[in-house]
Amino acid sequence: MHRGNRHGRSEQARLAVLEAADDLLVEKGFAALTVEGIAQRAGVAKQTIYRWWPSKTDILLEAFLTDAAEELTPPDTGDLTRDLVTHLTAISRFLTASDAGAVFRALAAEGQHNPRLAARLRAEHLTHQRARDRQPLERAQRRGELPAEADLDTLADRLVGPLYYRALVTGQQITEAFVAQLVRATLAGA
Amino acid sequence: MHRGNRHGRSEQARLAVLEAADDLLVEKGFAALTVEGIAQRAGVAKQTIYRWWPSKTDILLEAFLTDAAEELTPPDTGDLTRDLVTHLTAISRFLTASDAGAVFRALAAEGQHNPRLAARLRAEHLTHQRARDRQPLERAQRRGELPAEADLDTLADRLVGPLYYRALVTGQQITEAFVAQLVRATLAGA
Amino acid sequence: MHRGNRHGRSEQARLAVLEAADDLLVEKGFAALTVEGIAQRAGVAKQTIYRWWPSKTDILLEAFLTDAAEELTPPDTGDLTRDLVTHLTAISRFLTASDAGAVFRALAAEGQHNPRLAARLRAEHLTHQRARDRQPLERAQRRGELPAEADLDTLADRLVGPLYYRALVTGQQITEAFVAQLVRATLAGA
Amino acid sequence: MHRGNRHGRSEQARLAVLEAADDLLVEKGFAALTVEGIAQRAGVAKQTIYRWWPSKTDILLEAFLTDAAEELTPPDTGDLTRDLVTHLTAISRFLTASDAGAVFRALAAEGQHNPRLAARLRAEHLTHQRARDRQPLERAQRRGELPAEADLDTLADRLVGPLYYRALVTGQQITEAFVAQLVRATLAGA
DNA sequence: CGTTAATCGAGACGGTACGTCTCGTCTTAAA
DNA sequence: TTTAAGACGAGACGTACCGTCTCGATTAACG
Repeated sequence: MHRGNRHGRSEQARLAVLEAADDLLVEKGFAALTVEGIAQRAGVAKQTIYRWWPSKTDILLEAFLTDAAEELTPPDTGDLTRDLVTHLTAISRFLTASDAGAVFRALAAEGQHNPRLAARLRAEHLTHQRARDRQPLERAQRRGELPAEADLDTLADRLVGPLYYRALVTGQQITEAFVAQLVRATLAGA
Repeated sequence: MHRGNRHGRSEQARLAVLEAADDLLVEKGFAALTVEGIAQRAGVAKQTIYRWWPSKTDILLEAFLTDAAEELTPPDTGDLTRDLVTHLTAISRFLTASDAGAVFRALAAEGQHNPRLAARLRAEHLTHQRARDRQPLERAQRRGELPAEADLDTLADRLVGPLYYRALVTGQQITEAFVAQLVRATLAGA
Repeated sequence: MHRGNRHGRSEQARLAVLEAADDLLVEKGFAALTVEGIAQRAGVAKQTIYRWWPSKTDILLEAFLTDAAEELTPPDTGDLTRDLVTHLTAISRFLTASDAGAVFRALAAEGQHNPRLAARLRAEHLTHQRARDRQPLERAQRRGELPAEADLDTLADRLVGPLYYRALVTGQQITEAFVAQLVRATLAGA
Repeated sequence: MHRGNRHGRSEQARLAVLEAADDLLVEKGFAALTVEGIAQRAGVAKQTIYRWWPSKTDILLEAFLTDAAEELTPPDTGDLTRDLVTHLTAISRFLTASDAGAVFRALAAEGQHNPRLAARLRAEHLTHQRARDRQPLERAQRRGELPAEADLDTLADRLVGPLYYRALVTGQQITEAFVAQLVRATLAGA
């Protein structure tokens, strides 16, 4: 087990910090998330945090990327509609009902005030997530279910955009019926 | 004109605070927006601010509602597609390129951490805006251009959701082509 | 009673700080005297301390000057030898056995590292104390007990210097016999 | 030349530390004298310092004892007055104008807060220095210039005490005239 | 002549206190 | 009664050093 020394940072401290940040965000909310609080909860010195992370949002981002790296991968049953409904439902649950989603919302919110964070969130998460969101569409296009000239990027945005809008902006519930209608109508207009 | 005296609050002070908050947000960003800074810029005592507003986000919300109350009303040319393209383009410009949009993004971001603010933003702005967003669809439905059984709420979310998603989450540009395709395909799938 | 407001600082807070600093120095020693500790003991915010005192030594100096302003005034019995013995004995007790003397020793020590503090200690205490130390000599000179041409400054230094030397440097005890011999021999060599 | 190995400490590192401590004290003052700074300046690891010295004042004390061991030995011309004037002048220069004196003042100051350091300073320096201060007096006593019953300890304190008092406490200049008068009057009152 | 044990430079660690910043509360005198 | 002014208690900020620790490299007496 590593401890702090010349050969690198303490993995133990790193994980304790990430977990503490995650827990505190979920328990107390973003406003109560302080570097001092994270340090205390993680049993770590403040300086250790500042040595490795520029700010508390960078901690959150790393925690989010570590935890949520493999989530939200769409299924592949061969049935485009079913795969999309399943995937969009998973995205909705993630955004509105999961701890990781709470961290994501906090990061997206801070990204409005912090372009550097927004850029990292895009480069290290959203790009990959958008690629995953396209997967069912690409497979359908290859199967001939979608026309070859369909603009999959736009299509993907039309599918997930309304979910993020409801989850992050209006706060409306995302019902099964809404998702079903969204998928059906969007594919009808592809 | 009222000044600080026994006859009630100073309208002059109120406007100075709202304008100072607005200006500081646009100039320095949300992180640099402090009650002390607003008070100093407005030439007003901190206590005057605390007497009338519970927090700095309430100032911003009031400033936003005062300034932007009448913006983003869709046109009525009788041509649904044209009206929607015009309206969605206006929303995009508002979100990505206007001072009022910057305030809105800040409020939406803080709303992620602050349910009370989120509720006020929804009750005092988003509800009205969503009603405005539905207007072209309602008129078209009345004209018979949209089926009587069309779910206009869902339709509106499918139109504006992708715009908010790009503006607030992914940061992708919202091009004329994107808006045109969004309107065309969404109406096709209605 | 004053509290913090536009019309001046809080006398209550000022006195609490001075007393806390004094007490902590005597109880825990200079090394354990921290601004944070003073603030906590005094029930005062750190910022209130930094608003009014540049450093913890300035607090100590003010506490010392407030407390010890009237101490160490030599008696006037008309008997030079007796007055000097009494006065030098009082100085010795002050330096080695009093709380105020502990504060003085701490200030004198810090003055070695801090010229600004040393200058203030000289200007606001030592100058006055040296004047008091000369009083018995001046009276004796007026009475004709000391030659008119005697250099009283040098004489005073020769009387008190050995006391400070023993108290601050060598740590040797200052006995009654030492004081008596010091006074007798010094007057003999005047 | 020794280096770090099982058979003993590195003399090279020891000297580098002592010199770095000395230099930093003179250059930056006691407040800026940190173990980290000494380690960096000496090109030595912090642990190497903590392995051999309990604190930074112990480093200073060792540096002082190493450098200044043989200074301040009074001359022996056979003329008591001349020897004393020469010796007291050397002490004054040491205290007020030499690098070693700066280190001594720092150690004496810290000794006010640190009894263990004060004890070591007395045992390892002041005792020896006081013995040297007595030498001219002892020789004079043997020569019959001073009465056999003269208390040489008190006499020595009456000679050097005023110098330390001026140098460490009041900051007054120690002039040739002051030294001359001090020696003449003290011997007159012996 | 390789083994081995102590020291070395390096630097991460858990801590404490620093001096600064902003919060939201309060008290006052003037208008 | 409200205002501008500004001191107050509170507490987080990010930094500097503290003294401890672990590491791999170095070195010289011992086996």
